[in-house]
Amino acid sequence: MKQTYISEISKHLGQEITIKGWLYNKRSSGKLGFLEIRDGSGIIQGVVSKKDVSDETWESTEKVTQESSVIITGAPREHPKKPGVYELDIKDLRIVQLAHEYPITPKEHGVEFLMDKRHLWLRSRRQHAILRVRHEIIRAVRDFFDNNGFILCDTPVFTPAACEGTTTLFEVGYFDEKAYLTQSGQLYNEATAAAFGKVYCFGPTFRAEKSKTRRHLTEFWMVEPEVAYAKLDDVMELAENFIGHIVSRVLESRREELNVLERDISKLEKIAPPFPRLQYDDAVKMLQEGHTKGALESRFEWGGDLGSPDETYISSQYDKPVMVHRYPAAVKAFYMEPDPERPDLALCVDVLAPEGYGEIIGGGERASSLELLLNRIQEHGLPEEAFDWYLDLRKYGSVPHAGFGMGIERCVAWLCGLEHVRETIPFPRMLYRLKP
RNA sequence: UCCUCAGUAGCUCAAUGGCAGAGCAUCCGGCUGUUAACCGGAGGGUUGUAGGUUCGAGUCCUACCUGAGGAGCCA
Repeated sequence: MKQTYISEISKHLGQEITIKGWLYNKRSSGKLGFLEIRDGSGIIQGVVSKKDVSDETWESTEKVTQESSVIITGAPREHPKKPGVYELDIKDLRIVQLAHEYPITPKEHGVEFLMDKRHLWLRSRRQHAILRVRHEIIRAVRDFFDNNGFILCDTPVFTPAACEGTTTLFEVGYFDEKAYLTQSGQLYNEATAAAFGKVYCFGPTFRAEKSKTRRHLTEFWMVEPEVAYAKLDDVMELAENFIGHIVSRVLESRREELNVLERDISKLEKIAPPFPRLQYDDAVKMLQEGHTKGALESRFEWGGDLGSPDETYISSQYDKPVMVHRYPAAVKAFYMEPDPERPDLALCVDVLAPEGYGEIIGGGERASSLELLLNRIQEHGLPEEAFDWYLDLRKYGSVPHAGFGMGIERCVAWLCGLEHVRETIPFPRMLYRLKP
């Protein structure tokens, strides 16, 4: 019999249908059984009464175990006590495979155990909600760029040399030479932007940093737009419209999932452009005031990069993402364009998400002068020969250009209101975790 | 790399230096509207590893292992 998905159940009320899925949980009351069935599209409670089914079917419903694969025939109808909720009157149940004792019980579990069983944990309601939001965010990301004249130009995962120092890169054997897993598609984006004008790349990114916090993965997904002839202000406007689009799409299409996650939706409803802009100089003042008030332990001095507690403090002053721009050039990457009015500052921007979710976007205007880049490469002790192709971009029609990168997992964690990014990707890769 | 915390049944946890326990899961029995269902019964242990203190260590001490949170670094 043709399979009906639980998400489509309301179109089949009163009809006999077949659901192919798994037993999520089971309760019984003597000769009346309640079987929660999931099929990937949703979960529905099946009701089976001994007097209404064959002995074989009743026996099957009694012995079926949690997460056994099952094919069920029955008729959906409204829940007697809950309007808008559907139930299935079970007429027949066939066990495809009787599951062994399932390790994830309906009681609570610790993180370590659940991470070890990640391949099974993905079957839970909560993980479904998170990964559906992730899916929606990714769709919104693609739609935003695709509908705004950007060309998807993906960049390589294997790269020949370190761009920002080898310590943060995973080294792999590449036949007879060494290669590194990409930590950013940006340098390649600059080449494709010079070819196509407006481009983006979207793929996995690898960082070998020994970071062990709720915001870090060693493998994560990053989307990076790059726009030829764009200035810092253009890219800040792009970033706020981009985030605004993502948030409104999630609110529009994934409200049910946010409710499963008990997300405070009112906080997300405030996220609409324009976002506050805060120059680094003013951020320093804000942090120093925060220290005077006793909200921050140490006094922040001009010249340093913002630490996590600093970012959290700044973002707590706003109910929207805040765009901190024009950091000291010394704490930023070699390819940043200096501010012509203040050459000690870089034309860069970090977008800090609200509620302490930290930096979700980093970007800025790229240096367009060949001489400047050559000097910077020397100052940073980087191998010039590795950048010959990159320097070509400054020899052949160099233009001002800018872009940014957004970490998908941090965005998912923020919109879902999660404690940790590890639940935002199906199989997280972290320091000390490579399995499953 | 550094700081803090934790490790006891398959899972989540309890046990003043003095008989190693409960709930869930599993198995057996009961229950016709359950919702992490409930009620009764049963089985289930090298207390992370190695050493030490003590009449006696899950508990105190030392080292190590594993994990979690944070710092630095970052998206």
